[in-house]
Amino acid sequence: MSVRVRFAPSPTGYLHIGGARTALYNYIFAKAQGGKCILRIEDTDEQRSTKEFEASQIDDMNWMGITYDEGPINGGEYGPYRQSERLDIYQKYANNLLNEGLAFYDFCTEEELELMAQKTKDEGAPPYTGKWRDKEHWDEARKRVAAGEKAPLRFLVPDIDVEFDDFVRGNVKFPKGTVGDFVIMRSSGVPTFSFCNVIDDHLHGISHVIRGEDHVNNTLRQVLLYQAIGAELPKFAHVSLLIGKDRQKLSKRHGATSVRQYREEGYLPEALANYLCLLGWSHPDEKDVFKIDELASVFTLDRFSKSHAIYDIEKLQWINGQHIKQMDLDELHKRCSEFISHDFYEQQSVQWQKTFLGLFQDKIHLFPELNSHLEELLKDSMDMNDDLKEIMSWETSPAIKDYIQEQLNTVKTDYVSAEQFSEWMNYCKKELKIKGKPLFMGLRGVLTGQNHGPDLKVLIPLTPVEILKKRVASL
RNA sequence: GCUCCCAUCGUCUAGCCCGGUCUAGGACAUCGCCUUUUCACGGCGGUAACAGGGGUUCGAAUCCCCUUGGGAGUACCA
Repeated sequence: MSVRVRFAPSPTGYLHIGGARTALYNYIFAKAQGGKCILRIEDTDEQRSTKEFEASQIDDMNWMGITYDEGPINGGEYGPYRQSERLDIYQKYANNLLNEGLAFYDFCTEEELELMAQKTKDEGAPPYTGKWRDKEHWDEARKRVAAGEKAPLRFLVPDIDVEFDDFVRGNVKFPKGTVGDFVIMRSSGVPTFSFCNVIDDHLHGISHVIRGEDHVNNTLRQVLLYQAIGAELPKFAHVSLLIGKDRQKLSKRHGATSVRQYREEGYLPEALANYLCLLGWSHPDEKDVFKIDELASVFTLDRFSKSHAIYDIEKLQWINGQHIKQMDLDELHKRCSEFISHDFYEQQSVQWQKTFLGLFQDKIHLFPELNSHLEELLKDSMDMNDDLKEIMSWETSPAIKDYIQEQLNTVKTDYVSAEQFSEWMNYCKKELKIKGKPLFMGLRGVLTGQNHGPDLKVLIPLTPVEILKKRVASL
């Protein structure tokens, strides 16, 4: 059987990192198995679904490098791929179930339903005990519907134990009576998630359902539904959930939870994908920096962890830094520019920009950090902090300062060349007889006001001469 | 409440299915040292875990049971 998997988001918000993670797993699994990955939009929640969220979720997935073979935009032979466009299909299946006596219209009032729910809680009674599940009331119910009354259609849950095999959880069993007759068609005529999800997975030929653990209880219902429509069960893999530092459900207060936010903060898509993939799945060679497309040959469903993973971004930042470090300069130059918010940078030559980037490439974890390094580079005044005071108190430092200031005034170009700067250093060494720490630290102090920082021989030729002059003058 | 699931360093995890090779391995974070006369990178090293209790066994992180703790679901949301 060929592998077909799907990612089925609800367009009710931005793409969540949890959703992105399951999408990622589906995508990689399809790649690894030479199968197809399908995108299906589950927009049956009329109130909350919007086209804007649909578009933004697809956009964010593409950004992360998750592509699909069939979907609402690029089509496919199993379309349509938007549930709101498949309503007649669900209706047909619902009618079949109704006619086969596997579903019934329910006219219970809200009060009655509430009472049942209460009873379930208190006494452990079966969840739905309304009279409408009994055959003798079916004719009456159908007549009322025919007469125009609205009622939800419930699936008549058979009184049997249910079990299914799961790639991460093994054999999962539910005793009979765990779920009550659940709604498959709302009184508005719109089907519910449990129902269309099953029909679509069946019709779309889905072979493996990889989704979050929060769906195991739905799977119980869905197994019953598969049996009712006479469809073969797909294979299941219920992946553990992501939780926050406080071991609570991941929410806004744990920081950024949407892919969009990471994207805007300058995280690399390959780094986010890399990190998300590692939360609950492990590389057989224990590698932790990789590109998801490299995973095709090693990705298997038996390497999922059963327990929850706490989402903690420290490692994400490290991984992001690793991916930056691995980039070649041209790519880095191209990709980071949108996160640099200084006109000065844009006004420089490509050569300058690349030198600057090369200097900081292995120091940063995130592109926006480049901005603070730029600011540091452009600072034209120096604070007399303790470090600088100490440097200036050395007897060698005033000589360096005087010499540098004098040299600076002779420079006619915008920048000191690397050669020129080397000459200055040599002069200090040979003529001023300064060497070692007093030389390097002295120069750094005089020129930058700092006692630490990147390689002076690269840094100084990157700094505009005007700024160097102002700094030295302010001493 | 009920149903289902989970439990290895602070965090992500390897090992568990097929008990001995585990004085429990890796990574992030943290600490120290080396390197770079600075910082960062890098290298080396340290601190740090099998939730608890019972079994089974010559032997258990690995198998079984209980307890405790955590999570999910329990909608005319998905």
